[in-house]
Amino acid sequence: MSFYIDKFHFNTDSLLDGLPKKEFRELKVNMIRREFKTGKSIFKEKSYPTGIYIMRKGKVKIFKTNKEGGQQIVYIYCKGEIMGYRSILSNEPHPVSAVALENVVVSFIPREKFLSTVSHSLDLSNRLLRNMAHEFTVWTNTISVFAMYPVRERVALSLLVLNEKYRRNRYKNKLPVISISRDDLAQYVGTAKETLIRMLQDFKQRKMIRTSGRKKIVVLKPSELEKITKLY
Amino acid sequence: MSFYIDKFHFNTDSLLDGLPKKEFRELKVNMIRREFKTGKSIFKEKSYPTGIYIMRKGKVKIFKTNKEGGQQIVYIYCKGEIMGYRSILSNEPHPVSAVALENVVVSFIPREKFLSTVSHSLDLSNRLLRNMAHEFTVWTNTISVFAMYPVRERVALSLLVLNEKYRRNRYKNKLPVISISRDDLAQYVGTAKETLIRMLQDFKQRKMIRTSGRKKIVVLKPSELEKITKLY
DNA sequence: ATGATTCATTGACATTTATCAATCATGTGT
DNA sequence: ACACATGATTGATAAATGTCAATGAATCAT
Repeated sequence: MSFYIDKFHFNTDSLLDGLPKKEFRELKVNMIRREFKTGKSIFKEKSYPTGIYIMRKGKVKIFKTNKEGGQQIVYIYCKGEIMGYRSILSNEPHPVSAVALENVVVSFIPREKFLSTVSHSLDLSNRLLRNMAHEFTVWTNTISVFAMYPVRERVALSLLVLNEKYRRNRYKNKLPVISISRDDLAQYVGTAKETLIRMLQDFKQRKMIRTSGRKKIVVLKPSELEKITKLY
Repeated sequence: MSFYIDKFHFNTDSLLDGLPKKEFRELKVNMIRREFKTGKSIFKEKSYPTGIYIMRKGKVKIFKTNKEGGQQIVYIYCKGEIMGYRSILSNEPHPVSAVALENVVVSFIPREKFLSTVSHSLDLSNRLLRNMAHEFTVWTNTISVFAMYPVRERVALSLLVLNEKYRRNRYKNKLPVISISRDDLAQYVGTAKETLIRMLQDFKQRKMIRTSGRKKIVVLKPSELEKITKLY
């Protein structure tokens, strides 16, 4: 049985695609293509949102920074997903920061255009509702994993989630290649880099994963990792 | 400066109150008063939602259960808040369970009635959107706290949050009394009961809190607890 | 009021995870 | 190909947290 990534992934792909022509055109007209090079900031915690971002290419990490300067990655956005619309709806500053993990291309829709379409489109409004409601499931799962599971299980789970997220990038018939630095992965798992590396070494010796270079990880035996998570 | 509970509390009080008369009446007609005694289950993880619950009296814990039977409390609902509507909107089973922490009174609105009102009321739809968008802020904060902060800080923070949640119950001029078992509090903080108790003992000796009987905790010096959380 | 039961507390100890320092490997620019 | 800079890895150790077992205190049913 395959890993049920839905519990840890938003999957907003079709949010705008099935929209009635009128609203779709209304939003599309206001879209601007924007690019962000690897490592560039897209928006910062506590700043006020200026618009929404529809992911076209690349990956974006969403994280919070604490007093000591440490970062906790709470989500990684992929192609098709929509970022940054919640703070616009609740009229609050961004609770998190966003940085490009790879070269990123997005479609940007300015705040006011988005808001005005939402405010008069029951269809869009209901789609967003359904979408956010599903995201709730993702957040509760994430919280319970962080609060209850030991590092080893969190690493296994994170690799499985990332394996699905990076699946789209793969070449025909090839296994997905997770491309992420040890620092970022540690912050995603919520542990120290050294501890993360020890877990990866262990998985490597058990032939569950293979690593190469500085930031490539290939999952060889997802089913073994699933056993570790005890979540299958 | 007072503790900013908004970051850890939904506050859905006015969600239905300001609604246009028509929709309000439509929902009100379908409300049923229901009661749950302390410890009774309101809904269970993986079951399909039958309706929404508007909290009128008491407290409800929302939690996930893991393989080993352990529970992680992810939220505590208070008077005025609305439970259980997200899973209805996303048409998914409940990702969490709900159990009454005290004797609880709710107004229950059956699934279909709620859905039909949402589907044709742009006003209600937009209110729910704003509401869920704010909740997102709460979830990211919760995740980063669980992932990055040590037990001592999580206990201090949890006491501050609960202090606000229990504020409404207090008698005139009296300090709020947090009424919760050690087991529940430990599950809310995400730690072992014994570890929690040691932290409480420490806070007691420092005169930050007072305890009495099995499940009463009074916060004496919130500002000292705030210092511990380093979040003020 | 009394005994039974459940829950809270304490202590000793084991385990997990973080931290610090040193070394190694990879990728970069020349 | 070479040296530099950055990130990855390893080892030793400390700190945080969990577990188990024993004891004490509050609540409940009679």
